[in-house]
Amino acid sequence: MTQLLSTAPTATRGDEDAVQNNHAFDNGAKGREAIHAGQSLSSLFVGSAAEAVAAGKAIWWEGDKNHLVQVEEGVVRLLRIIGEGRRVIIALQFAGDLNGASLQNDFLFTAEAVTKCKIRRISHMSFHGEVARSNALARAYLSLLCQEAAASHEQMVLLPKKNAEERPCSFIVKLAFRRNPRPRQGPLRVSMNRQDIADHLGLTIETLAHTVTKLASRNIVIPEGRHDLRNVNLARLVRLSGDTDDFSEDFCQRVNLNTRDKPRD
Amino acid sequence: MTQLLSTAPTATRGDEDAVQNNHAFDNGAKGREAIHAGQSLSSLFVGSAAEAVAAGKAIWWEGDKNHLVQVEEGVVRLLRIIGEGRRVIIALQFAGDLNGASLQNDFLFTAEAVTKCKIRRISHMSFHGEVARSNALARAYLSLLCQEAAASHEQMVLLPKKNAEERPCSFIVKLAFRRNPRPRQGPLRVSMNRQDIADHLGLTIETLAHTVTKLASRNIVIPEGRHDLRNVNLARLVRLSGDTDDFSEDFCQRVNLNTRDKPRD
DNA sequence: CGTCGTATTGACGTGCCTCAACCCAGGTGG
DNA sequence: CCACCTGGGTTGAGGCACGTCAATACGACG
Repeated sequence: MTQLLSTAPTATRGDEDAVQNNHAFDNGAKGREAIHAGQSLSSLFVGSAAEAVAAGKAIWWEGDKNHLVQVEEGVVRLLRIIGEGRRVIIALQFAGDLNGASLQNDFLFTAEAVTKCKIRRISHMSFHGEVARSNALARAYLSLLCQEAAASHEQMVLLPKKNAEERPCSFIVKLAFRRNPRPRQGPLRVSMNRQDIADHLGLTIETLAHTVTKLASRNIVIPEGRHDLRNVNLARLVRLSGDTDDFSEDFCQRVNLNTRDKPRD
Repeated sequence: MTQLLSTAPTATRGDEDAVQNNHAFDNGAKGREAIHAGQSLSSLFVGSAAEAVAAGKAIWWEGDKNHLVQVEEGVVRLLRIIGEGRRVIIALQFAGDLNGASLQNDFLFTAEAVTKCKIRRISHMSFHGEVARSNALARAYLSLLCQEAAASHEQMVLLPKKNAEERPCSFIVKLAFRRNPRPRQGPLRVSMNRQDIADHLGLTIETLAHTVTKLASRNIVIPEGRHDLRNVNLARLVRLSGDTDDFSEDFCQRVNLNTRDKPRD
């Protein structure tokens, strides 16, 4: 993750979720490679018709026959529901992301539009046909699968080991890095509602609200309406996000020296 | 997961962890396909020398240059350590499993031998060379990646949504199904220590011990020494494991009717 | 401007973690 | 062969972080 802080194309922020980016924002700007993978696989979708999906509508259901979908505009949530109303948001996807790639037969989770979306679909068969025919695509495909795996692993660290403060901080940081590999303090759009975020972070909406309020009272974020943050203090968020091993060296040293006392703001 | 209960090769239990099985026991007996994938990829490793690894020793470290490893004997844990001594066991692997497949450059996690192990390594390059040359291998490889993804997703459901009772139950069930697609009440070897299990389930060892004690007092499992369970009552464990949507129909109905009250033994 | 669904706030309860004492198995040396 | 030692495991008491519940506020629509 260190490369996130290195020099990089300072893409000025485009409109909401219109920037080209790759899989499940968990991967944020995981390097040029990732973006390249997304772009080259994108070419497979140009032939198929764009499809508009209203906010809240399902794109596919768990158990449906597998095909591939690329998100062209909007935000999509991938989720599983287990008995008794428990819901888990496996991943959130943005423009440029594609899914269905890591599945063989049926979908193991449902995909729903968080916002109004534009998507394109291609069949499992034609996808694999094309990929088999091109080395470049095969590499891109592999790269995509690897990113998904990495994202899953990060989530597996977040869920059991981060507390109710660290999780929202991680979330905001990833959201910020996703659209810009070198973000600064600045406004940030949060398209999904609290329930979606909570279900992704393994918290309740109330706990989430409590944390956000506390962050706001320390001027680390300034909420504005339900879907925007003004003046996100990323440096402090990063420190509060619990990824102590992931960042600049001096920071790591500081953290590792006073073990068990994570630095407060 | 329904197919787990259907007719299947009733592989009589071989010796500890010697049965052929595929990736990260999370996938248990995920179907013939899976096992086939593991077996055909295994052929790539026959050329390389078997390597003995003592219990507790690392097989590779997070950040090492990527290569592939197949576990031939023993149990391996894949883990990440984040600051301040927090440890997460991403997955546990058994004989036949292989790893490194979902990585492009460096390892994102460490692998350590839980028990005395025998492993074989091959280079990233030679692996991908072989896979590129054979359609069968490419399919097997893809299948493997998909299984890993599915396992990750399951873990992402377990961690935030299952409680301190359901998690150990899920764990024992998976352990039982891993070696035998149609297990009955019977003895079960648990090679790893409590800390490993706890770190995999996102619990503390104390909480884990409390749960196991409670299960024992209800005769659902009967611990025998530190590494064995006698007379595992799988039917009840399944019911307690919180995967309410995964099993036989009448059971599902029973569960869904009285919402919120999961059936007690 | 009124209505409804979403979000916030705060009081309260509880499930898991923390901490500390104890137990037990396995290894080692007398 | 037994006493001791050591490290992993268990048990139980107590605290706290997060969940639950309920009341209120907000913001997006008509």
